[in-house]
Amino acid sequence: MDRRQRKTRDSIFRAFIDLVSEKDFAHITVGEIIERADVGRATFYSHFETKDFLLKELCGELFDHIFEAEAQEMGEGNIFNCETSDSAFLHLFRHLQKNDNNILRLLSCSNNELFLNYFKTNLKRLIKDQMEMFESRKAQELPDDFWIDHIASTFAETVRWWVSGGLREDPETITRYFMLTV
Amino acid sequence: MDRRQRKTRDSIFRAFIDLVSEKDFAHITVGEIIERADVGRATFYSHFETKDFLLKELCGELFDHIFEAEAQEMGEGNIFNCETSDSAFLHLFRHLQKNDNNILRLLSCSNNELFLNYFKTNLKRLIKDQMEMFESRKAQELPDDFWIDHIASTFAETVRWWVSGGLREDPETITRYFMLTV
DNA sequence: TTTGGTACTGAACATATTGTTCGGCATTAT
DNA sequence: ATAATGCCGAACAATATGTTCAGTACCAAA
Repeated sequence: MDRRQRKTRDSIFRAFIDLVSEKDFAHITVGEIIERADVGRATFYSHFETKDFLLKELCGELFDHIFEAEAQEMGEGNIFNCETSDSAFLHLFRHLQKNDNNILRLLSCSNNELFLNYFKTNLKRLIKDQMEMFESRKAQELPDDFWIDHIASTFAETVRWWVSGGLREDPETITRYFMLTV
Repeated sequence: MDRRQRKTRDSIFRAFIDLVSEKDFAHITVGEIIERADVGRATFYSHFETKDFLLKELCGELFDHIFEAEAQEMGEGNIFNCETSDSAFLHLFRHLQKNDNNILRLLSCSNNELFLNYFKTNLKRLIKDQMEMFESRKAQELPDDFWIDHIASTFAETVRWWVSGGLREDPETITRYFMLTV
């Protein structure tokens, strides 16, 4: 990809992350984004159809990155493929704590539902592939899709709680909290 | 309150509920609302400062109504004050199923996070007042605020799952699902 | 290094949306 | 009956959106 394209795209993303951690997504204007990113109006629209698409693509890049990094750390196969059943979640919490790409700023801002929703979507896909990991007495009495949704929701909400409290707990503790709930 | 005021306010609410179940909140314009409500532009702005305030006030009225009705049905005191620990939730599910004020249209539309968030806020307040009802082995190992947040989130997410699936389960079943998770 | 293609600029543009103002009219409460 | 209040509707400035285009800077590949 042309270096110019990469640079504008990045500076738009950066400006957007800046803004979204300051104010509500709905009240951010394209004008503010391009001013802070220091790119022309036409340039913005040549990269992103609308503000909504910008959000969508940012989420895509961020979560792809997290889940891919996760897969690499865990070796080949899927991210849940490891000795103890909770370590995949522990790794995710650790990865979040490292705050790659300022993802914590997005997850702790007033628009966190936006991002946690994307997060949840990714999680559900992974959990569905690994259902046998979450079998339990409770799970057998509940419909599969309810159970999957519940696990993903609980993880996302745990993340929300964690970051909104300023990440006071270490990844091990928050993993324990999470595992106690499911 | 002046009957005229009541009528305009109601027709604005009705139009808004209509629209929000058709399209994204962010893409609804004041122009569309007043056209469908059949009121003047100035009238809208004399009632609601902005579109956001309209949403806020609608949520306030709806959830006040639900939780007040709940309190009345359950007799004096709080809504959890009854023989079996799950009956408060059962009542809430039943109340939702009755679909007063088209609340289901709001909870099942693409903007459901918006409304479920208000719902969750109300729930947390109630749960906090009734913590002794949710004591358990798990609860003792977890921080109070984490546990409260978890219960409220799980309830809200259960509602989301239920309505997005078309309310196929009856209130008793969905209550059982919910109680199994917490 | 030249060359051809691609991306960015900056400004102008039409269109859409927001939020306000006002005089005139209809409805209300008393 | 009357005084007050709410609504209408049209016009308004201010802001935001999304597009267009000619000119300029940059890049990759020969």
